[in-house]
Amino acid sequence: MDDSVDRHLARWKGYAPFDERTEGIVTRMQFLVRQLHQAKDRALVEVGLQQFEFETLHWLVAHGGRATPSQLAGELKISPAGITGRLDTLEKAGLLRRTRGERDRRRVDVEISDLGRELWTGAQRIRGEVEDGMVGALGVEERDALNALLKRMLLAVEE
Amino acid sequence: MDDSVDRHLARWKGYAPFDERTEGIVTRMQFLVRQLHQAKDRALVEVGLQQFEFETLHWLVAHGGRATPSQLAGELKISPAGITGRLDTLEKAGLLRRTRGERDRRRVDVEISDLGRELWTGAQRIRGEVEDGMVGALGVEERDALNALLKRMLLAVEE
DNA sequence: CGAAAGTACTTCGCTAGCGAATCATTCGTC
DNA sequence: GACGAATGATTCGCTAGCGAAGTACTTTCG
Repeated sequence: MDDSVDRHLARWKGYAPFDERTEGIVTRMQFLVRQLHQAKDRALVEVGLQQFEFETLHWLVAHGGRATPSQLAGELKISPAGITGRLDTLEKAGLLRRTRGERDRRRVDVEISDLGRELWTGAQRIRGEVEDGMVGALGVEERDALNALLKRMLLAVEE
Repeated sequence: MDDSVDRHLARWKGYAPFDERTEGIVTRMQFLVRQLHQAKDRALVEVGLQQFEFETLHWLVAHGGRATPSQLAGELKISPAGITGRLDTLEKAGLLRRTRGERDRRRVDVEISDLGRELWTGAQRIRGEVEDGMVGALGVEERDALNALLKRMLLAVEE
């Protein structure tokens, strides 16, 4: 049984020299991540959140509900400018609050609101289902094997 | 040895219930794809191409150097509007030509130019190196195993 | 044959994010 | 204690892409 990447690779044969194994891995990961994004986007419409809004709230909850913009930028791997933009829209939507730091007035304190936490909770369930649908194709020991392989690559890249 | 995702998961424990295996797989794939994008972007600067320009040329070459906008939109999974925008900039840069179809004048024929093919060739080499750097962390049989696991998930998602 | 439906692409208005520059504040050093 | 460097966040101008509407052409069918 062929997947879309097999078909892609088959069409490629002869046109250019490349390692089919490598190309398969890379392309499949790209497709899966893209599928995940799209499926989650669709699912999140139900709770009225967008992917990037959820992602921000998610990390905020992971930090106990509060953090600084730089922390978020670092962990979400987006630019400082990008964070300001995100926080602007999230704050306008009432999902979080921003307050100037007392001790160090350069700092800004970002805190999730009750509404934000509520929507996050609903979204978390839905997103979990989407991820399960994808990973559910594998048995438990296969998931461990996959995780180990991915981790090896990630460690290599992160030095 | 922990990677960034291990650290992420550890911090999460207790804050919300989720499957660590699933989250690990999903997050690692996302990180790897992101790393790949960034590394390729950096590498492509050398030949003066951007990620999206290369991607378009790449598929064009895979189709024998010519295709229609709709074909490209379908295969690259971007919107019709997005394709028009891409082709605009690529055409302006002299990397391809667009000509109205003779027989069916609704159609547009997209054809890669000599310059486009030349730049693609240079870029292909560099991108291959980046991918190898990531996948090179694994042995040959491990790559096969990884491909098999990813394919299973992709097939499940693609129905 | 001619109107209606379908197809292929483009235009338009909008959004999230980036990099570089800027502003405000704090730290370090003499 | 004052001045220059460093730090944290924001503003600005720009880019790629999206969805919806529009345009130009072709096919279908009464």
